[in-house]
Amino acid sequence: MKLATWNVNSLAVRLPQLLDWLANHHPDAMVLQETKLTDDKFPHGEFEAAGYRAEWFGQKTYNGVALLSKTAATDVVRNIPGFKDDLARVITGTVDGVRIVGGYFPNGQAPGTDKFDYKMQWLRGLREWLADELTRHPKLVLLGDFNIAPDDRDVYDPVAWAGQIHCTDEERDHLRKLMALGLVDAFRLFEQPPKSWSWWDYRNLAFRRNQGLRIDLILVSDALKASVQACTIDRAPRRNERPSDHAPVVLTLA
DNA sequence: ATGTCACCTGGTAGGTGA
Repeated sequence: MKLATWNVNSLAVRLPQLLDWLANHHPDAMVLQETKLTDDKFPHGEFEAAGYRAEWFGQKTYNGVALLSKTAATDVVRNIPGFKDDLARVITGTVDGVRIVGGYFPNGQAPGTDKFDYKMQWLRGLREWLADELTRHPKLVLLGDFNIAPDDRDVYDPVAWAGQIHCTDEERDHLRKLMALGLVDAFRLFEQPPKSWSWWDYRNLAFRRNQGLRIDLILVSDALKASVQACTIDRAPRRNERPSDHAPVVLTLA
């Protein structure tokens, strides 16, 4: 089983690239972030023509998530039960016996801002719900744009980024607590090339200089850990003519 | 480098978020 996540930064703009990627990589399921589409504009017909069922949850201008799968997802949930949120950030469904939680975690802007406080509240809400969800669905994958770089080796310039958004102790502490529920960073189950990033700022020629962060993560539950065969970042779409600022991340399960 | 992109409102640019 192959799973993938991609922050497409506008599905309206990236749909042709996404359809191309699906045709080349044929994941069994894929989650998307930053679709930036209201639900009436979601291009489900294009996905159906490509062999994918879709569940989607969007809003105007910002955020928006989706779950694509070859077989229909069941028990679909939108956002975090028990956490009131006006923004469309999470979509969850069961595909082929695996509980798939696709998330677009808040960016958080900067420590000390209201957006940072919201990020902390959101992370707490996610953790409280996931603790229950894992008891109901031991085979669970949490994947998406976490907007947190787990470790200094996930940051191109850890000195410059120390204490900055995506790299604060508070964010990393929340990530550790999430993982303490029984989730492991699939990418780090394998030896990886140094300087492996999943996001490069559009500014500053960051991709050309390979100045990025690894903030798009795939966490797998303990019950699935032994079946993880590979986890890779596909940089190729970042070289497209009009790329997303994020690259897809792919998980292969036995 | 302060180097971009996407989307909105409301125009023929400016603001916001990332």
